Amino acid sequence: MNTDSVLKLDNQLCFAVYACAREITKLYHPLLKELGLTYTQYVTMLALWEQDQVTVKQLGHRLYLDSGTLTPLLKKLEAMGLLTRSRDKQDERSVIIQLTEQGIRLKDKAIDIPERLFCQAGLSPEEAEAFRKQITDMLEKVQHIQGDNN
Amino acid sequence: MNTDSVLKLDNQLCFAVYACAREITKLYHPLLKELGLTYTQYVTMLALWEQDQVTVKQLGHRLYLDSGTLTPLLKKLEAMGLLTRSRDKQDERSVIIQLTEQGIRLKDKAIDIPERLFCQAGLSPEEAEAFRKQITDMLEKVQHIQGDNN
DNA sequence: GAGGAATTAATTGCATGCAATTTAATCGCC
DNA sequence: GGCGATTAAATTGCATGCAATTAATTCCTC
Repeated sequence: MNTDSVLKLDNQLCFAVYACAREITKLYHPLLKELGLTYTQYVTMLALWEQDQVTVKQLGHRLYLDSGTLTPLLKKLEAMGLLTRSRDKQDERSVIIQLTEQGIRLKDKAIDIPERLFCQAGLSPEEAEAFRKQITDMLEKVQHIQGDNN
Repeated sequence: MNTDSVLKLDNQLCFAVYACAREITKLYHPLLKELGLTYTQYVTMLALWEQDQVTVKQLGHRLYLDSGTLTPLLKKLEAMGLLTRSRDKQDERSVIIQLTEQGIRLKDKAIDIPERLFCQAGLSPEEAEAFRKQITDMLEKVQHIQGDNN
Protein backbone atom coordinates (compact mmCIF):
# COMPACT_ATOMS: atom_id res chain seq x y z
CA MET A 1 0.00 0.00 0.00
CA ASN A 2 1.46 3.36 -0.92
CA THR A 3 1.83 6.32 1.38
CA ASP A 4 -1.36 7.89 0.14
CA SER A 5 -3.67 4.95 0.41
CA VAL A 6 -2.68 4.03 3.97
CA LEU A 7 -4.43 7.19 5.12
CA LYS A 8 -7.57 6.67 3.07
CA LEU A 9 -10.67 6.56 5.16
CA ASP A 10 -12.01 3.51 3.40
CA ASN A 11 -8.86 1.60 4.27
CA GLN A 12 -9.20 2.33 7.95
CA LEU A 13 -10.46 -0.60 9.96
CA CYS A 14 -11.02 1.78 12.84
CA PHE A 15 -13.35 4.00 10.86
CA ALA A 16 -15.46 1.12 9.63
CA VAL A 17 -15.99 -0.14 13.16
CA TYR A 18 -16.59 3.35 14.52
CA ALA A 19 -19.18 4.28 11.89
CA CYS A 20 -20.81 0.86 12.03
CA ALA A 21 -21.30 1.07 15.77
CA ARG A 22 -23.08 4.40 15.47
CA GLU A 23 -25.29 3.25 12.61
CA ILE A 24 -26.30 0.13 14.51
CA THR A 25 -27.13 2.21 17.55
CA LYS A 26 -29.42 4.34 15.42
CA LEU A 27 -31.13 1.16 14.21
CA TYR A 28 -32.02 0.32 17.80
CA HIS A 29 -33.38 3.73 18.62
CA PRO A 30 -37.02 3.29 17.56
CA LEU A 31 -37.26 -0.14 19.22
CA LEU A 32 -35.71 1.04 22.48
CA LYS A 33 -37.94 4.09 22.58
CA GLU A 34 -40.84 1.72 23.22
CA LEU A 35 -39.01 0.48 26.31
CA GLY A 36 -38.07 3.98 27.42
CA LEU A 37 -34.37 3.11 27.35
CA THR A 38 -31.38 4.61 25.60
CA TYR A 39 -28.91 2.28 23.93
CA THR A 40 -26.40 2.33 26.77
CA GLN A 41 -29.16 1.82 29.30
CA TYR A 42 -30.38 -1.16 27.26
CA VAL A 43 -26.95 -2.73 27.15
CA THR A 44 -26.63 -2.22 30.89
CA MET A 45 -29.97 -3.90 31.48
CA LEU A 46 -28.90 -6.80 29.23
CA ALA A 47 -25.91 -7.37 31.47
CA LEU A 48 -28.03 -7.18 34.60
CA TRP A 49 -30.71 -9.54 33.25
CA GLU A 50 -27.95 -12.07 32.85
CA GLN A 51 -26.62 -11.43 36.33
CA ASP A 52 -27.45 -8.82 38.90
CA GLN A 53 -26.23 -8.36 42.46
CA VAL A 54 -22.96 -7.22 40.95
CA THR A 55 -20.72 -4.30 41.85
CA VAL A 56 -20.26 -1.26 39.63
CA LYS A 57 -16.72 -2.49 39.04
CA GLN A 58 -17.90 -5.88 37.78
CA LEU A 59 -20.56 -4.33 35.62
CA GLY A 60 -18.02 -1.92 34.19
CA HIS A 61 -15.70 -4.77 33.31
CA ARG A 62 -18.52 -6.56 31.54
CA LEU A 63 -19.56 -3.48 29.57
CA TYR A 64 -16.12 -1.93 29.02
CA LEU A 65 -17.32 1.19 30.82
CA ASP A 66 -15.90 2.99 33.84
CA SER A 67 -17.58 4.54 36.86
CA GLY A 68 -17.51 7.94 35.22
CA THR A 69 -20.03 6.69 32.71
CA LEU A 70 -21.83 4.13 34.85
CA THR A 71 -22.50 6.11 38.01
CA PRO A 72 -24.78 8.71 36.41
CA LEU A 73 -26.36 6.07 34.17
CA LEU A 74 -27.13 3.76 37.10
CA LYS A 75 -28.54 6.67 39.09
CA LYS A 76 -30.90 7.34 36.21
CA LEU A 77 -32.01 3.71 36.01
CA GLU A 78 -32.49 3.79 39.77
CA ALA A 79 -34.64 6.91 39.45
CA MET A 80 -36.67 5.04 36.82
CA GLY A 81 -37.31 2.32 39.39
CA LEU A 82 -35.49 -0.42 37.48
CA LEU A 83 -32.72 -1.12 39.99
CA THR A 84 -31.33 -0.29 43.41
CA ARG A 85 -27.83 0.83 44.37
CA SER A 86 -26.56 -0.06 47.82
CA ARG A 87 -23.20 -0.22 49.53
CA ASP A 88 -21.81 -3.68 50.09
CA LYS A 89 -22.00 -4.45 53.82
CA GLN A 90 -18.82 -6.53 53.57
CA ASP A 91 -16.89 -3.83 51.72
CA GLU A 92 -18.30 -0.35 51.96
CA ARG A 93 -16.22 0.81 49.00
CA SER A 94 -18.34 -1.25 46.63
CA VAL A 95 -21.86 -0.53 45.42
CA ILE A 96 -24.12 -3.47 44.65
CA ILE A 97 -26.59 -3.18 41.80
CA GLN A 98 -29.81 -5.15 42.12
CA LEU A 99 -32.78 -5.23 39.77
CA THR A 100 -36.20 -4.33 41.14
CA GLU A 101 -39.32 -6.31 40.26
CA GLN A 102 -40.03 -3.71 37.62
CA GLY A 103 -36.51 -4.06 36.24
CA ILE A 104 -36.90 -7.82 35.99
CA ARG A 105 -40.30 -7.52 34.33
CA LEU A 106 -38.89 -5.22 31.65
CA LYS A 107 -37.04 -8.22 30.25
CA ASP A 108 -40.30 -9.61 28.92
CA LYS A 109 -40.86 -6.47 26.90
CA ALA A 110 -37.29 -6.58 25.58
CA ILE A 111 -37.29 -10.21 24.54
CA ASP A 112 -38.31 -9.68 20.94
CA ILE A 113 -35.95 -6.80 20.19
CA PRO A 114 -33.05 -8.89 18.83
CA GLU A 115 -35.42 -10.77 16.54
CA ARG A 116 -37.06 -7.59 15.26
CA LEU A 117 -33.68 -6.00 14.67
CA PHE A 118 -32.34 -8.95 12.73
CA CYS A 119 -35.36 -8.93 10.46
CA GLN A 120 -34.92 -5.23 9.93
CA ALA A 121 -31.24 -5.67 9.14
CA GLY A 122 -31.82 -8.49 6.67
CA LEU A 123 -29.08 -10.60 8.17
CA SER A 124 -29.34 -14.35 8.35
CA PRO A 125 -28.67 -15.71 11.84
CA GLU A 126 -25.64 -17.59 10.51
CA GLU A 127 -24.12 -14.52 8.92
CA ALA A 128 -24.72 -12.52 12.03
CA GLU A 129 -23.23 -15.17 14.27
CA ALA A 130 -20.09 -15.56 12.17
CA PHE A 131 -19.68 -11.84 12.09
CA ARG A 132 -20.27 -11.44 15.80
CA LYS A 133 -17.63 -14.03 16.54
CA GLN A 134 -15.04 -12.17 14.51
CA ILE A 135 -15.72 -8.88 16.18
CA THR A 136 -15.65 -10.51 19.58
CA ASP A 137 -12.25 -11.99 18.78
CA MET A 138 -11.04 -8.58 17.67
CA LEU A 139 -12.44 -7.02 20.81
CA GLU A 140 -10.53 -9.42 22.99
CA LYS A 141 -7.37 -8.89 21.02
CA VAL A 142 -7.65 -5.14 21.31
CA GLN A 143 -8.54 -5.28 24.95
CA HIS A 144 -5.45 -7.30 25.82
CA ILE A 145 -3.25 -4.67 24.23
CA GLN A 146 -4.74 -1.96 26.38
CA GLY A 147 -2.45 -2.99 29.23
CA ASP A 148 -4.84 -5.40 30.90
CA ASN A 149 -6.00 -2.79 33.35
CA ASN A 150 -9.41 -4.35 33.75
CA MET B 1 -31.69 -20.08 20.50
CA ASN B 2 -33.91 -20.06 23.56
CA THR B 3 -35.58 -17.03 25.05
CA ASP B 4 -32.85 -16.53 27.59
CA SER B 5 -29.86 -16.69 25.33
CA VAL B 6 -31.19 -14.26 22.75
CA LEU B 7 -30.75 -11.52 25.30
CA LYS B 8 -27.27 -12.54 26.40
CA LEU B 9 -24.76 -9.79 25.94
CA ASP B 10 -22.24 -12.14 24.38
CA ASN B 11 -24.75 -13.00 21.68
CA GLN B 12 -25.35 -9.41 20.75
CA LEU B 13 -23.65 -8.39 17.56
CA CYS B 14 -24.43 -4.80 18.43
CA PHE B 15 -22.59 -4.94 21.70
CA ALA B 16 -19.47 -6.46 20.16
CA VAL B 17 -19.29 -3.69 17.58
CA TYR B 18 -20.09 -1.00 20.13
CA ALA B 19 -17.45 -2.13 22.63
CA CYS B 20 -14.90 -2.80 19.90
CA ALA B 21 -15.24 0.69 18.50
CA ARG B 22 -14.56 2.25 21.89
CA GLU B 23 -11.58 0.00 22.61
CA ILE B 24 -10.05 0.77 19.22
CA THR B 25 -10.51 4.48 19.85
CA LYS B 26 -8.61 4.13 23.10
CA LEU B 27 -5.81 2.41 21.21
CA TYR B 28 -5.43 5.51 19.04
CA HIS B 29 -5.38 7.93 21.92
CA PRO B 30 -1.64 7.96 22.72
CA LEU B 31 -0.70 8.21 19.03
CA LEU B 32 -3.14 11.01 18.31
CA LYS B 33 -2.03 12.91 21.36
CA GLU B 34 1.27 13.50 19.58
CA LEU B 35 -0.66 15.16 16.75
CA GLY B 36 -2.83 17.13 19.13
CA LEU B 37 -6.00 15.61 17.67
CA THR B 38 -8.90 13.72 19.17
CA TYR B 39 -10.15 10.63 17.42
CA THR B 40 -13.06 12.35 15.70
CA GLN B 41 -10.83 15.21 14.65
CA TYR B 42 -8.37 12.68 13.22
CA VAL B 43 -11.05 10.93 11.20
CA THR B 44 -12.23 14.29 9.92
CA MET B 45 -8.72 15.20 8.84
CA LEU B 46 -8.38 11.82 7.11
CA ALA B 47 -11.44 12.63 5.03
CA LEU B 48 -10.12 16.10 4.22
CA TRP B 49 -6.64 14.86 3.29
CA GLU B 50 -8.36 12.70 0.69
CA GLN B 51 -10.47 15.57 -0.54
CA ASP B 52 -11.01 19.06 0.76
CA GLN B 53 -13.00 21.95 -0.68
CA VAL B 54 -16.09 20.05 0.35
CA THR B 55 -19.26 21.24 2.07
CA VAL B 56 -20.20 20.33 5.61
CA LYS B 57 -22.99 18.25 4.10
CA GLN B 58 -20.59 16.23 1.94
CA LEU B 59 -18.17 15.76 4.79
CA GLY B 60 -21.00 14.63 7.04
CA HIS B 61 -22.11 12.07 4.49
CA ARG B 62 -18.58 10.72 4.26
CA LEU B 63 -18.18 10.50 8.03
CA TYR B 64 -21.74 9.53 8.96
CA LEU B 65 -21.95 12.64 11.12
CA ASP B 66 -24.42 15.53 11.06
CA SER B 67 -23.92 19.27 11.41
CA GLY B 68 -24.72 19.10 15.10
CA THR B 69 -21.49 17.21 15.60
CA LEU B 70 -19.46 18.66 12.76
CA THR B 71 -20.07 22.38 13.21
CA PRO B 72 -18.42 22.69 16.63
CA LEU B 73 -15.71 20.22 15.64
CA LEU B 74 -14.83 22.14 12.48
CA LYS B 75 -14.81 25.41 14.40
CA LYS B 76 -12.26 23.88 16.73
CA LEU B 77 -10.07 22.67 13.86
CA GLU B 78 -10.38 26.14 12.34
CA ALA B 79 -9.27 27.70 15.64
CA MET B 80 -6.29 25.32 15.58
CA GLY B 81 -5.37 26.73 12.19
CA LEU B 82 -5.83 23.47 10.29
CA LEU B 83 -8.68 24.56 8.02
CA THR B 84 -10.92 27.43 6.95
CA ARG B 85 -14.71 27.60 6.81
CA SER B 86 -16.31 29.89 4.25
CA ARG B 87 -19.71 30.25 2.66
CA ASP B 88 -20.02 29.00 -0.88
CA LYS B 89 -20.33 32.04 -3.17
CA GLN B 90 -22.56 30.06 -5.52
CA ASP B 91 -24.86 28.85 -2.75
CA GLU B 92 -24.72 30.79 0.48
CA ARG B 93 -26.43 27.98 2.36
CA SER B 94 -23.33 25.82 2.10
CA VAL B 95 -20.05 26.13 3.96
CA ILE B 96 -16.87 25.07 2.19
CA ILE B 97 -14.11 23.44 4.21
CA GLN B 98 -10.58 23.98 2.99
CA LEU B 99 -7.33 22.82 4.54
CA THR B 100 -4.69 25.40 5.38
CA GLU B 101 -0.99 24.85 4.66
CA GLN B 102 -0.63 23.74 8.25
CA GLY B 103 -3.52 21.32 7.86
CA ILE B 104 -1.95 19.80 4.77
CA ARG B 105 1.45 19.51 6.44
CA LEU B 106 -0.06 17.61 9.37
CA LYS B 107 -0.58 14.69 7.01
CA ASP B 108 3.17 14.02 7.04
CA LYS B 109 3.10 13.59 10.78
CA ALA B 110 0.09 11.30 10.57
CA ILE B 111 1.41 9.04 7.85
CA ASP B 112 2.90 6.40 10.14
CA ILE B 113 -0.04 6.10 12.52
CA PRO B 114 -1.81 3.22 10.74
CA GLU B 115 1.43 1.26 10.61
CA ARG B 116 2.21 1.84 14.26
CA LEU B 117 -1.31 0.90 15.26
CA PHE B 118 -1.25 -2.34 13.30
CA CYS B 119 1.99 -3.36 14.93
CA GLN B 120 0.55 -2.55 18.29
CA ALA B 121 -2.58 -4.55 17.55
CA GLY B 122 -0.69 -7.59 16.35
CA LEU B 123 -2.89 -7.93 13.27
CA SER B 124 -1.54 -9.11 9.98
CA PRO B 125 -2.43 -6.80 7.10
CA GLU B 126 -4.40 -9.64 5.49
CA GLU B 127 -6.44 -10.29 8.60
CA ALA B 128 -7.12 -6.64 9.04
CA GLU B 129 -8.12 -6.19 5.44
CA ALA B 130 -10.52 -9.15 5.44
CA PHE B 131 -12.03 -7.90 8.63
CA ARG B 132 -12.33 -4.34 7.42
CA LYS B 133 -14.12 -5.51 4.33
CA GLN B 134 -16.71 -7.37 6.35
CA ILE B 135 -17.43 -4.45 8.58
CA THR B 136 -17.66 -2.13 5.63
CA ASP B 137 -20.22 -4.45 4.04
CA MET B 138 -22.18 -4.48 7.25
CA LEU B 139 -21.95 -0.72 7.50
CA GLU B 140 -23.43 -0.32 4.03
CA LYS B 141 -26.14 -2.80 4.76
CA VAL B 142 -27.09 -1.06 7.97
CA GLN B 143 -26.94 2.35 6.40
CA HIS B 144 -29.33 1.42 3.64
CA ILE B 145 -31.89 0.34 6.20
CA GLN B 146 -31.78 3.72 7.89
CA GLY B 147 -34.12 5.07 5.24
CA ASP B 148 -31.47 6.44 2.90
CA ASN B 149 -31.73 9.90 4.35
CA ASN B 150 -28.20 10.79 3.44
C1' DG C 1 -41.68 37.13 -9.88
C1' DA C 2 -44.02 35.91 -5.42
C1' DG C 3 -44.65 32.57 -1.97
C1' DG C 4 -44.51 28.12 -0.09
C1' DA C 5 -41.42 23.91 -0.07
C1' DA C 6 -36.97 22.20 0.36
C1' DT C 7 -32.17 22.43 1.66
C1' DT C 8 -28.00 23.63 4.49
C1' DA C 9 -25.81 25.05 8.76
C1' DA C 10 -26.18 26.36 13.16
C1' DT C 11 -28.14 25.96 17.68
C1' DT C 12 -30.15 23.70 21.74
C1' DG C 13 -30.75 20.08 24.90
C1' DC C 14 -29.72 15.70 26.45
C1' DA C 15 -26.97 11.37 27.00
C1' DT C 16 -22.89 9.37 26.76
C1' DG C 17 -17.58 8.25 27.24
C1' DC C 18 -13.31 8.91 29.31
C1' DA C 19 -9.16 11.03 31.61
C1' DA C 20 -7.94 12.86 35.82
C1' DT C 21 -8.84 13.86 40.43
C1' DT C 22 -11.10 13.25 44.89
C1' DT C 23 -13.11 10.73 48.70
C1' DA C 24 -13.85 6.90 51.47
C1' DA C 25 -12.73 2.34 52.79
C1' DT C 26 -9.72 -1.62 53.04
C1' DC C 27 -5.35 -3.96 52.71
C1' DG C 28 -0.54 -4.94 53.87
C1' DC C 29 3.22 -4.62 56.33
C1' DC C 30 5.88 -3.46 60.09
C1' DG D 1 -2.56 -1.25 66.20
C1' DG D 2 -1.08 2.24 62.85
C1' DC D 3 0.15 4.14 58.52
C1' DG D 4 1.17 4.25 53.67
C1' DA D 5 -0.50 1.84 49.44
C1' DT D 6 -4.31 0.22 47.07
C1' DT D 7 -8.98 -0.02 45.58
C1' DA D 8 -13.94 1.41 44.37
C1' DA D 9 -17.10 5.07 43.38
C1' DA D 10 -18.01 9.51 42.64
C1' DT D 11 -16.97 13.92 40.69
C1' DT D 12 -15.21 17.21 37.29
C1' DG D 13 -14.14 18.78 32.82
C1' DC D 14 -14.04 18.12 28.10
C1' DA D 15 -15.36 16.11 23.58
C1' DT D 16 -18.51 13.87 21.16
C1' DG D 17 -23.19 12.25 18.93
C1' DC D 18 -27.78 12.98 17.74
C1' DA D 19 -32.75 14.53 17.73
C1' DA D 20 -35.26 18.51 17.19
C1' DT D 21 -35.61 23.17 16.14
C1' DT D 22 -34.26 27.55 13.98
C1' DA D 23 -32.42 30.72 10.48
C1' DA D 24 -30.99 31.73 6.06
C1' DT D 25 -30.99 30.69 1.34
C1' DT D 26 -32.45 28.57 -2.85
C1' DC D 27 -35.77 25.99 -5.54
C1' DC D 28 -40.08 25.38 -7.69
C1' DT D 29 -44.44 26.26 -9.32
C1' DC D 30 -48.05 28.83 -10.65
